[in-house]
Amino acid sequence: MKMLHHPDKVDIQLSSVLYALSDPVRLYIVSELRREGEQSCGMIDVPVVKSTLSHHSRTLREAGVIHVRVQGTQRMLSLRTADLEDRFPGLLNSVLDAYERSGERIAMIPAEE
Amino acid sequence: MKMLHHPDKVDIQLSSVLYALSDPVRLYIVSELRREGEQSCGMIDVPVVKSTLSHHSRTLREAGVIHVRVQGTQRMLSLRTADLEDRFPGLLNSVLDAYERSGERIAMIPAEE
DNA sequence: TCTATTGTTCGATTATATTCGAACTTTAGA
DNA sequence: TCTAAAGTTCGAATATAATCGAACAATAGA
Repeated sequence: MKMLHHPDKVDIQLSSVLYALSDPVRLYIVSELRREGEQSCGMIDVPVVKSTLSHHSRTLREAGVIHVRVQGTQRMLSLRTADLEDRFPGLLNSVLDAYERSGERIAMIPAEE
Repeated sequence: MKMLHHPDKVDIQLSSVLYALSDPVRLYIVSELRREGEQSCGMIDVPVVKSTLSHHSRTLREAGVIHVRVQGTQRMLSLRTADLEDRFPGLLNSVLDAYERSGERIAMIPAEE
């Protein structure tokens, strides 16, 4: 089974986290994870094909924003809430609160998959 | 005199702000502006040449993070603290607090200018 | 008016990102 | 053992960004 790399908490870089959160699709994914808790890739409704979603998931994981757990054929994604709160107190919540209040949304043009 | 465009407060996009803040050089500039208040480009000591600094300044301005005021031959940069606080409460401070506490720094290799 | 200062713009180069579709891998379950 | 489901990886196309140096513009001050 493939080993998924997650950075140690102390190695999480602020600029990488901000970069990971600066994409509308990834911001949406992260906000869904906060609202709904752990989700598989397939449960997240984004207007991109599977391979693109996989890429975004990897970007978030490598930046230290999410944790990915393998369960059968699924990958369960969850926010690294505690690690992020510990390293950058208040950051994630202020970003996601801002996101939800701002009404900024991804263009939900369905991907013809 | 050149007209500098600043987005209206309500048009400031979260993803653009996060993107603007995701570059180490720009993060440094912004943290200096919070520490020292309004600064001209020349007062900000970053390891890039003038034209590159000008580019970063423009990125921050167009994202709505900073305001640029023309004073003689200088451009005075300042944070749009109130606008950002109004639109994304807590965000800027949590980012900059995180930056200062994390010890993340730009590589200060002096630009051979 | 001339010159130095301060910064912008432009063009080129190099590096990264985003996205898709196709092929592949892994696992669950019939 | 086969097949379907769920993702990943790869290759290619396109787009965006970061950086520099050179040329330019605007202003202050001698």
